[in-house]
Amino acid sequence: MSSGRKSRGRQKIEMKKMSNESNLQVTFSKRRSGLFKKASELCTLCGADVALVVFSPGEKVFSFGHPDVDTVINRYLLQVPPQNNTTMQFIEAHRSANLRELNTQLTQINSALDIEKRRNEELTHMRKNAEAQYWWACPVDGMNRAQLELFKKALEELKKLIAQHAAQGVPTPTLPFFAGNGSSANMPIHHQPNPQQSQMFPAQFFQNPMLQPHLFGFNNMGGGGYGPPGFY
Amino acid sequence: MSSGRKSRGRQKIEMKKMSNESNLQVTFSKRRSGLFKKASELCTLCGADVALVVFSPGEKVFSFGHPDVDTVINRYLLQVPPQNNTTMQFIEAHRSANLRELNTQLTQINSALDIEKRRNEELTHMRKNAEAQYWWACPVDGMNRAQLELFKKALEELKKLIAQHAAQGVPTPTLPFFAGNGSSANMPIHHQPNPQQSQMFPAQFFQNPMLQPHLFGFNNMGGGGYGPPGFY
DNA sequence: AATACTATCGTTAGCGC
DNA sequence: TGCGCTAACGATAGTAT
Repeated sequence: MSSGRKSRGRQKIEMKKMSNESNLQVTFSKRRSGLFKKASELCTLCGADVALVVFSPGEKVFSFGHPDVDTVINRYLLQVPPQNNTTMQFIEAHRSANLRELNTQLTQINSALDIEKRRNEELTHMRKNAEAQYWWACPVDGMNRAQLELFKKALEELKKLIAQHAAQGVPTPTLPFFAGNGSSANMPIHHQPNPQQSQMFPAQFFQNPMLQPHLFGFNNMGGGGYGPPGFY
Repeated sequence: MSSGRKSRGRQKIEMKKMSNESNLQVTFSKRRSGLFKKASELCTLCGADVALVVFSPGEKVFSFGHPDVDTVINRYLLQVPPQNNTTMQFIEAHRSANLRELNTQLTQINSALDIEKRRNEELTHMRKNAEAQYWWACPVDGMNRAQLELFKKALEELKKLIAQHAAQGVPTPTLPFFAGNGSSANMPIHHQPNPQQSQMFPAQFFQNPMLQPHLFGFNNMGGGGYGPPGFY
């Protein structure tokens, strides 16, 4: 009951990065939770599968997924891009997250690493050797300026080609959605009926907002289950 | 111009899976676009990084990401500060066999493996190249019969060429840079000596070749790192 | 399926604690 | 950080095109 109004209420804000740091933090919190809520509502209302990962400006991670983040991400990775081998393996590991499996893989990978390292040493050694032995074969000043220029251009050309090739990892997608991004629609693959949709989720949501920066890829609150606050 | 109200406006809806299929489709569309908008706003307002993947009930995929989906997903999956002492961590992992720990180790080792593999490829490539180009520079008594034969032919070839050049009164040889291939699209890196061709030696032989191992330290080719999408 | 309209509902900016 | 408040703002269910 003080004199003036308590607040001017919500005011419109410009759509650009907020300058005030502390304000930004608050807004981030609110909007993040709103975003997660909307995501979960989309799941329950429409039976959609969703994965949502957010990195705060402070590099904390927040995630939401239905049925769970990893499942959805896997589905996405399987049908969207040609992925890196090791990454795929890692993702596989994630999917089948199981202690024994992981341990086995760890062992295998570690020995592979060892072998690679040894081979690397060998190669490095050989290279050094070769350099030492054939230093005379490449007089430094051998090339004239024009030749050096040519060679440089050639290398740049090569680089471009490689870069192009690498950039082609994004094949069909691209209905530009909002600035700087793409959205993609792809053909259906076999449908795996979702297990329980948690009707309880929305209710729990408010009591247990997904505010816990989670540490890892397992789990997460998909399908209604998520770790207790302050789990870590 | 009709008689009654045009609409009762928005009404509250129950938070459960919508029964009416066509209604569900419409709602999915609207809410999805709203969700994506919110996500993008979170990015622009707060500078957050976001990955959002949605599978429609019809199994279509829609995604949004800032900077892009793969980057964020990878960060999510590999969310570990890259450490170096993999062996130590491996031992540590074994000692405290624990799912989370192991997964962390897996992640780190996987990235390490990746890096090692790439370096390996590089080195192997360099080695092959060096060998291919400078096999003739090996000590003669280290060659087998075939190599000696080749070497002999090579020397004869060289002699001829030198004689030619001398006859032409060319003091400083100025052969076309990528002589022997004719195509400048073929990088010297890919050059492989072919005894069947008249060009016995790499063109660079006359041009003071830059030893391949040095190529990689040559110049600053555009600087910026590139990589296949979602590589690290 | 996408677009337009609009009454209503839900979200949130700005404050204070 | 999070929580409560309020009023303004934005999203959207229902409807029609």
